[in-house]
Amino acid sequence: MRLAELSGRSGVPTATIKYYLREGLLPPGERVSATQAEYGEAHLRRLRLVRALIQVGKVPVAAAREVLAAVDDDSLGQTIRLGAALWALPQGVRPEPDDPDAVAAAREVDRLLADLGWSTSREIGNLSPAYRTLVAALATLARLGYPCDAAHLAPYAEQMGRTAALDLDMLEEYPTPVEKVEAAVAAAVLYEPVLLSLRRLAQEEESARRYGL
Amino acid sequence: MRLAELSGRSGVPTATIKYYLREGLLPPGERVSATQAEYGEAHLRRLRLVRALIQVGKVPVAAAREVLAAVDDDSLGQTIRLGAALWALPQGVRPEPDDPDAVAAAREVDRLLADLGWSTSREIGNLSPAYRTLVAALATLARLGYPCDAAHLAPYAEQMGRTAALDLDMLEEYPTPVEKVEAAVAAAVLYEPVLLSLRRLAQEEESARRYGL
DNA sequence: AGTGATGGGATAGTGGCACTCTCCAAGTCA
DNA sequence: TGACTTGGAGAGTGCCACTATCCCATCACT
Repeated sequence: MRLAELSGRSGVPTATIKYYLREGLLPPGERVSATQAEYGEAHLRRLRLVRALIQVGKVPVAAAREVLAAVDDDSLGQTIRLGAALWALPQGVRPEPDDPDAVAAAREVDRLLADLGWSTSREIGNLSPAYRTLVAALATLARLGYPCDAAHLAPYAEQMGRTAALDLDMLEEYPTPVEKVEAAVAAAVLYEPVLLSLRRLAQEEESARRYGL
Repeated sequence: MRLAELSGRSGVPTATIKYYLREGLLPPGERVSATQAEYGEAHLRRLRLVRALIQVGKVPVAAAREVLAAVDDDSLGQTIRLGAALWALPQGVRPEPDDPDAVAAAREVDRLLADLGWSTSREIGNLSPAYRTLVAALATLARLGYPCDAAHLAPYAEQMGRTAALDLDMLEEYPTPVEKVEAAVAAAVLYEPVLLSLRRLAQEEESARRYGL
């Protein structure tokens, strides 16, 4: 498959594919002569993943490159590889370390994790982007006048725990490591809009049920 | 309070506040002379909401203006006002109407809503941004080779239904209409990173529990 | 062999967006 | 009075994801 056909089959303009090649988001095709390269189904698949990351997931190009590097890195163990791919995904805003709201939020998060018995998160949590994003979001909420304590978050966290179990059940259906990691990335990025849409639909439904149209 | 103090108390540069004033995200201060204006606590509060929308929620300025207009519009009924505010929030990518993947995804979503008995969503769903976002996300997943049928989505939807119930319970604590709408906007925008962070933490926890570190 | 089309590489340019800089006239405070 | 501040307005900045252009080796076809 030549670049033009790759473009035709994926719907991505050739100029954009060249850009992705330059940025290292897409591995170069197999050189068949000095000025021509051949692309395969793997390129098409990867290209669609790139598009999903960038357009649906709004992942910046630089972060997408890191994610894909982790996906491709055979030298990593499966867990590390998956973690590396997910940790490279951007996560909202970073908190300022010495912001008092952030300190209070961090304490509340720690208490929440302790209450839930999520020991893993307590050990490695401070390194996880998800932990920091959570702290930053809670600090912002507090600053806006919507304080959230651990007790208030606990039911949400328990529900997300059940969701995570569903996520991992689904991952187990994919046999090979690469497929698992790719599926994990797709799930992390593409299931987020799905979940959030479902939440909004559920809110509309519940609101109509309680208060009528 | 003068502009400089508003800036100092909010941490937002004066130039940026001027920009928000120009863009209509912040109502003008009370003119105290030809070249001076007085700002109150309401301005500070609104400014923080604007920042939260734009920085945490990544809401484009134009969309934020619409959201805030709905929040301020006393002439709307409460339900409509809340809906207007939430519907103005951006929701990922729009699907192309005649994309076969999107058509199939829409059918699957309709079946899901029917299975769940979410009649409201089925009636007004096609208009709701959440509905269209869901269809677009599912179409993208299908194109990537991760098809999701209604049966697969149902448990997620049920969990989001419980989450929505929690959301609305929380909203009921706010007595006045304006507070309710503001809280709803804050919840829609700021709880999303909270939920997603909790999901990632839960995934890490569950993964460690199943497979070890 | 000749010739127009195509493919791939490199570079510079575009457009959108969220600010941010600069200037100015009109006020304020010591 | 004179230095400083304030609010308004327009132009400029920086970032980022593309995209348009150019070049020329190679390919397909005659």
